[in-house]
Amino acid sequence: MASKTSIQAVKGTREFYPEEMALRNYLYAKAGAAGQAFGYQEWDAPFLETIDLYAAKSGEELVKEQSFVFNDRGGDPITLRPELTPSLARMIAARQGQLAFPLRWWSFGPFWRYERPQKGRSREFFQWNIDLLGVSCPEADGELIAIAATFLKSVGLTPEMATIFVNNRRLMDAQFEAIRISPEKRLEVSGLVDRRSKMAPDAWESLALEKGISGGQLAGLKQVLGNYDLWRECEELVRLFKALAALGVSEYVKFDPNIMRGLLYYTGTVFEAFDLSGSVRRAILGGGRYDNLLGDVGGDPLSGVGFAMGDVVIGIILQEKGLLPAFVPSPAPVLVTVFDESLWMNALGLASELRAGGLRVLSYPEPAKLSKQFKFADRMGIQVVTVVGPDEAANGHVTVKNLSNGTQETVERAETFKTIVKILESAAER
RNA sequence: GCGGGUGUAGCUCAAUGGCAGAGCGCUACACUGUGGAUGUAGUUGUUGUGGGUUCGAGCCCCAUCACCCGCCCCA
Repeated sequence: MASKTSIQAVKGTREFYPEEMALRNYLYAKAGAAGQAFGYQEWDAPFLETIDLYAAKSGEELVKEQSFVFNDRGGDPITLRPELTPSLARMIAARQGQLAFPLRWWSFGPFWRYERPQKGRSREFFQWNIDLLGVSCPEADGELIAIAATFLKSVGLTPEMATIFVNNRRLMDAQFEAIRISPEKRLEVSGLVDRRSKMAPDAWESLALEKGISGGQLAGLKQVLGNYDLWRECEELVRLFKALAALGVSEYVKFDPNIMRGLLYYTGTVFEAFDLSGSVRRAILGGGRYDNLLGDVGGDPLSGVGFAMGDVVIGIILQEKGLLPAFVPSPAPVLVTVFDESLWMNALGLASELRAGGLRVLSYPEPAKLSKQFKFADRMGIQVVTVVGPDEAANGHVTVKNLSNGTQETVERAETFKTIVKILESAAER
């Protein structure tokens, strides 16, 4: 479509009109609440970093292909952060001796990745990151999964709608070894496992054979990937599921040997949440346990567990399921109308009196026909409208109308505040 | 980087190569001191952009841009 302006928004960015902003703030609030319920502290890192920070640790593609890099005016290369973990590692290493471990930190902010925008993926997105650092037991993994489940529940997603699938890298390594897949081949096999759910079974099997997996190994692999009781052979997972039961979130969590996760740094528990009932096939959130967080930034070994959730996928899912609260643009519950030019200052004064009492009050910015002002109030989701016309002004009165039921009363000006509060309270009760 | 699809009114979408339309919205009025309902009237276009074919192009062809869907990767 021809746009009115010739300047378009940058590809892959989203514009946040008040409705979208309300959704973003809603996700921020729910993510924050889930972490805070478990005693996590909010933190953040710079949005601009040097490319060197990522060169060491992150996946190759993420740095070389998917980062926004540019030179600043001094000629130094700057990267818009594509992920948070390297910044976390640097900040921890810098104060490793002073921080009180275990550390529980959460963050919610913007990230940039230069990739093709599509459903659930944009180039500029917001991501919730949450980590527990300095302990390495499976019960700690359980805490993070419980936080994820708490969040899913708090936004109205039931276990039927959203499930957290869990696996363990060490368990899978042992299984791969048992079917004689060499250590050098395991990365490739992990990728193969990742793709299995996206492919037709036949196509996947021929791809596996192409990649040099023997027929016997393929049979063994299929057996492993189909064994949903495999977790019983892994002490870490047995303990994890015991902890999840104690934390009361078992219904949200399932073992699945097909969950691998591409990132190299995961060493133990890995997990991903999916909505199996909707149209989005992407993970809502994903995370796991990593060792040696600080290895590349020069700190002492530190183990941690954490996960990340982007705002795009969860936003689509909540929208599709009608789980978003009514994000009506209601900037204030009260509108003070301006009857005509001679009563304009009267209206400004009334609005000011009501604000002094603590009400959020919008006053119509200029005199206009009352029907226009009422229509505006209706469209803005305003609950109460006041009118001071010549009659009210002459008697020191104010007419207060309740837009939700259409009733109105005329009261002494001094009683206006109380009358409005009563209407708002009775509306809140329902 | 690769493959597929779509661009028509503010929005959602119609229109055999032959006068560019509907619904919703918006504005006005009914209702000169009152929104949401209803009725009446009115309003809305460089058919993404640039070329080509044709007597004639929204429709066919080429290019280009934007967006969408998938692959890769991943939140």
